[in-house]
Amino acid sequence: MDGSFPIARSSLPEAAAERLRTLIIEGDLAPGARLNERELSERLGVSRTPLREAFRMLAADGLLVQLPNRGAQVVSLSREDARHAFEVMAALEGLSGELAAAHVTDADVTDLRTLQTEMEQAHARRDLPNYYRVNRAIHDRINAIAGNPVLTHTFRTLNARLHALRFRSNLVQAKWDKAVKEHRDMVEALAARNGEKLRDLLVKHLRNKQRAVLETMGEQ
Amino acid sequence: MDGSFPIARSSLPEAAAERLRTLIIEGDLAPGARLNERELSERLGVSRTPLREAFRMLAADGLLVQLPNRGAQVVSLSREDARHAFEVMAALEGLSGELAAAHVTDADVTDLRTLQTEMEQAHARRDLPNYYRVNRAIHDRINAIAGNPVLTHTFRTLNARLHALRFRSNLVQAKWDKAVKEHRDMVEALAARNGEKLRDLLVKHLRNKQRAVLETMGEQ
DNA sequence: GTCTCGCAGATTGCATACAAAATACAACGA
DNA sequence: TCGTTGTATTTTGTATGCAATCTGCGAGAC
Repeated sequence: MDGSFPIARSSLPEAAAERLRTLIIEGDLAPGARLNERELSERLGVSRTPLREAFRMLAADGLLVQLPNRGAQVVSLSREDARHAFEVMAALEGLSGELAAAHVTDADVTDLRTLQTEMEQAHARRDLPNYYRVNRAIHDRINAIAGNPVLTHTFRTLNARLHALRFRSNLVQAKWDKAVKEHRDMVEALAARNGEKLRDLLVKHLRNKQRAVLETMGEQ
Repeated sequence: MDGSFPIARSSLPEAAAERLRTLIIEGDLAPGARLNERELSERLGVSRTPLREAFRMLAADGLLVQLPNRGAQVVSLSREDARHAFEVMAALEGLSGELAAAHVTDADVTDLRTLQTEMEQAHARRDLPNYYRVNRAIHDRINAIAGNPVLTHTFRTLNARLHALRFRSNLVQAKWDKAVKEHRDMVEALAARNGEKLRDLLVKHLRNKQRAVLETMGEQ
């Protein structure tokens, strides 16, 4: 125990940013949409000052772009932008795999196997929401095992930016089956402490995701 | 020509952030220092509102930390933090090398060879300032050739954070000689379009830098 | 002597008012 | 009719004032 009880009283700008982040990712604020400060501040129930600080935070995350004297607008990612983000994320996933294999404990493996079972059950039931939930839990867990907060933060930020694309990956059955299989391989590579293997699996996994996303983006 | 003349009027918050960034990296604002809003706003000649927006930007870059009701303070990186940042940067440098090798043109190679010559001359003259300048130019150039703005931005941000450490790499002659040699190898790997080789060289190069920086950081 | 509590001063947080800039629109002229 | 220019309106940008919170210090209790 460390004896500290940090009450996470988030400030108003942080709360506003969190709310806006959700609105953007859920698509309530569409890509390219201009954000009117007065209107938004009324809708969120905060004044313009904290709202503007929230804008700065989201702009740093790449969810908004701010033009001088012309306010903020929701970022509108081109196909190229998405590709660039995926390229970087693939490199980060690879690192994550190597580090995770180096740091993983037996307890971690046990937990991951449990999650893997849950995932396969969700897959068998064709329970998409739970599949996504567990899927994310597994990836988060691997990232946590890697034990590099800078890596985790960077990855999360890029991921959030891509989610702003609001792609609904058209989960064809074949792809789904394949993804589940890939996850099983990951957990086993981790159990075997095979960093190289895990790296490759994660990079390949992400590349599949990239392909799926870019497909839904169409041409542009 | 595109006929546009975009006057890059940066806003007051941006200008303030830029100024603060310099003050932090140059060490005028020491790690851990608390930033008094009123005092700083007077020194910078702006009011507290744009200053606070600048704080948000720098906090997003990891140069400041903001505590609710307790203002901002210059980040104070632990040895661990630095190690984490370097780990991520190494992965990004590796990616940068692979991409650069895939995209490099003959003109790029010519330019890089020129820079390499400049660097070796600065090295021969023991002209440290110019050595650093050209060194940086070479790395920037490779990064630019990689052609991934997300990568460039992410790398730059992490790099700035490390610069806040204000390490003065104790450039021993042997290490300096080695670094120059490594650069020559990089340019040649790039000329040969050997992505794998360039990746390894860049990762190793960065690892050397990491070692040097962590040495100057002492124990903690 | 040390610890705790409470108060005064200082500092941050937020809202609002005013200034500056951009946008929309109408009137004018080619 | 189309383009341009001037003006009204909207919107963003910045400064400032007040409220909330924190910090430092001294008085009192043990």
